[in-house]
Formats: sequence, structure tokens, C-alpha cells
Amino acid sequence: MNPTTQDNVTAFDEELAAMARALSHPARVAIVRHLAEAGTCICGEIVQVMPLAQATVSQHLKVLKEAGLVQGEVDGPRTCYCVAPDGLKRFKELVATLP
Amino acid sequence: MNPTTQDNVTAFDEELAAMARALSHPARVAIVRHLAEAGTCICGEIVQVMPLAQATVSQHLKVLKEAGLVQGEVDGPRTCYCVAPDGLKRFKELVATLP
DNA sequence: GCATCTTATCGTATATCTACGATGAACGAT
DNA sequence: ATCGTTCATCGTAGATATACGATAAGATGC
Repeated sequence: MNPTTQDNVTAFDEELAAMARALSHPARVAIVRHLAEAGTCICGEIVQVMPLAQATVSQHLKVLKEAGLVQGEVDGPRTCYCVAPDGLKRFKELVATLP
Repeated sequence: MNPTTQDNVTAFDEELAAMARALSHPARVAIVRHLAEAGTCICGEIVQVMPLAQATVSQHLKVLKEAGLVQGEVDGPRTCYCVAPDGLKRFKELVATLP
């Protein structure tokens, strides 16, 4: 089970590390929490809440999206973001495999 | 509850991010898994199992130790490493607070 | 003492991250 | 069409991370 790709680093290790990396910055954890509380919100809302420039927030959102923890759908000129339940579920599963 | 230190980034966010950062590298996840399977083992064992130099493994172990996920006690010329149950428990608690 | 073994740390090169201002792209409203 | 709004992306500076060889530090054995 859990085959070793190489180097005794399994696909699970890679997957968990990738998601952990997305949550390895306090601002990104805060964004996920905020999205969870707000249910859904546009990028601009997050910018107002965080002490970061718009470009920086957008970059954090991209990281979270690429990790599958957040999803965003375009709504006219805005982009509506919300947490990606499947991604977070997967992350929790992977964390659960830890001792 | 969960007071905002500043910038809407809570202490929980900081704590979770710090631990996630320690697990944000596949090699470090692999090390934790290996320690969990082996129960306890010395640095040299991990070096043999991983395709990394001794200095690199030692550095990864330091990161994991500083995050409280691993503990090591000196045993003569060796250092015996094992997972830190409290740290992992704490990490899982923090992850559980996510939506 | 001296040699050996094990691990941590130093120094360093390269790569990645993080932050921002500036710019571009897409949409709605006038 | 032009403006204003919203967001993504570009370019970039500074900080961190990652990897390694070389070296130091500590314990054991002769």
C-alpha cells in the first residue's frame, strides 16, 4: 500500500506537503477562515480585511486555488471565492493518516 | 473567542501556519511517517532511507523539532528521534478548526 | 592521549516565496 | 466609446528555503 514513487517519498507525502504548503502562511490560513465565515466573498472584501495589497491577496488566493483548497468563479467584473469543501476534506484525510 | 492579534490574523492562524510549514516539504512528511513506523530511530537511519545528504536530513529534523512535531533525545553519540504525539495532536486539532 | 563514529552547525549557491506598484484585461454603467 | 470598478498578471526587490560539502562538537573505544 501507498507505493513509493522514489526516495521513500510517497504520493501521499507529496500531496500532503503541497496542501500544507498552501496553508503554511498565516495570511492564507486567515483567508480560508474568512471565506468559511463569510460563506462566499469577492477578492476586494478580503483585501479590505487584510493588511495586504490587492496584488498580494490575489497571489495568495491563486496559491490556495492551485492547491484545491479554494475555488473562485467569475461573476461579471468580480470573482466570487469560497472554500473548496472537497479540497479541505482531502487535506483532513491526509492529515488523519499521520500518526 | 480566538482574538485577533492584528490584521485579522489570529494566533491560531499563526500556529497552524507554522506547523503546516514544517510539513510543507515531502521529505519532512516522509520523515514523520518513517518515524511513526519505526517508533524511534537515529538520524543515520533516516539518512540511509532518504536520498539526501546527512546535513540536509539534520536540517529537516531541526525544522520538525522546532515545530514541535518531532522530538529527539541524545543517546551517547547518537540522537534518538521519534514523533512528538502532543505536537501532532495539536496540529490535528488546529486542522479540525478549519471548515 | 588518539582514532572513530554520529550528529549538529557553518558557509554558500541556487531556487522559491513574499510583498508591492504598475499595468493589463474584462465587465458594467453612462 | 469612454469611464470607473474589479481582479489577474508582470516585473522586481528583498527575504527564506533547500541542498550540499566541510568542519566542529560530543561520546565511545583503544
